[in-house]
Amino acid sequence: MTSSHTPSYPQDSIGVLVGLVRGEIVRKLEAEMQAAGIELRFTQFLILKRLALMGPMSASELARAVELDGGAMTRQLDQLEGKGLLRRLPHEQDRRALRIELTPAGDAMWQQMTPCNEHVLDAAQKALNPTEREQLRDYLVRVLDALRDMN
Amino acid sequence: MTSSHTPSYPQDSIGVLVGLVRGEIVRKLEAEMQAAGIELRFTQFLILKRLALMGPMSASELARAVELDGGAMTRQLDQLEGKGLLRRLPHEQDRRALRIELTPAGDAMWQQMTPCNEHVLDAAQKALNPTEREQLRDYLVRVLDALRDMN
DNA sequence: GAATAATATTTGTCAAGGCAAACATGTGTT
DNA sequence: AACACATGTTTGCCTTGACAAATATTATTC
Repeated sequence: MTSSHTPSYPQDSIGVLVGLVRGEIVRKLEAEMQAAGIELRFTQFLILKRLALMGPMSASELARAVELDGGAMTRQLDQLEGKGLLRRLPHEQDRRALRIELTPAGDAMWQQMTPCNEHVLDAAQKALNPTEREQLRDYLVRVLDALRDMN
Repeated sequence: MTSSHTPSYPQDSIGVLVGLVRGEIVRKLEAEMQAAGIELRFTQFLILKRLALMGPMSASELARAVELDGGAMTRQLDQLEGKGLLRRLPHEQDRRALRIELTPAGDAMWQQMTPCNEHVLDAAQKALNPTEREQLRDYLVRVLDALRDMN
């Protein structure tokens, strides 16, 4: 073959770059968790993180928050409930909905995952100083808003 | 429920932001293509783009370029070959490998897709001036390198 | 130069996610 | 109140992609 590894992105679009960064973050975070003895996929990490940081919410709110299909969310909740990490309770104001909340075991799991999350994010931003980190966040938010405004 | 849409990311990590941007790019590009009468998924777009810009290459080179599993690549090539967009030819130097190349129909398809691609990328960067676009690219490359160096 | 290891492609199997249908409940209109 | 319509959850179906095994060929080692 011509070359050996992945030295690409000399003139890749930001679309490609964003995809590569996203993929690398997912892989590294899953590797960190596995190394810590945590058997969870990236999606499940996102769900637990959301619940830990934002508190109980309905399944559909959770699905929108992590950009997951409603059906897929049902199955993820099945798994996480099966592992004892969260509970499905009836929603007080809406009898259609559920109140998804972390169990103590789920809280403890989040405590274990926190260092993995921070480790990956710190590594990702290692080559950026605080000003640059803030700029990157700002640019990403502006790109996201621009895309969502696209019609 | 509490709020209505997707006004999130006030304090989301760059990991979450990158994921949101990536998802939005995929959705918008697929919508653009569909509106142009092109029945292709994002992955197939990436494969054709790669072949159009970099010329013929082996299936495994292609798989590495678009970060796709080898088995998945085989099936994508089946589909794209079935649509007459590319050909599998024997590789001159390596009898294990294939030489994947676009057909004239594949070239024509790329010509049709180009405006979709540019439209989405322009929209994404609409709120960034040229200097900021260059900075964003630079930051993303540095983040990607930092993640890959992580051990 | 034979044996061993590495790589390219294909196929089978499985998990995950999107879409649509079904059903329950909530919201709004008249 | 009755109606239509929207939303929340679940389930079935299908596609996609990762992983592993099988086979063919190339590269490396002794």
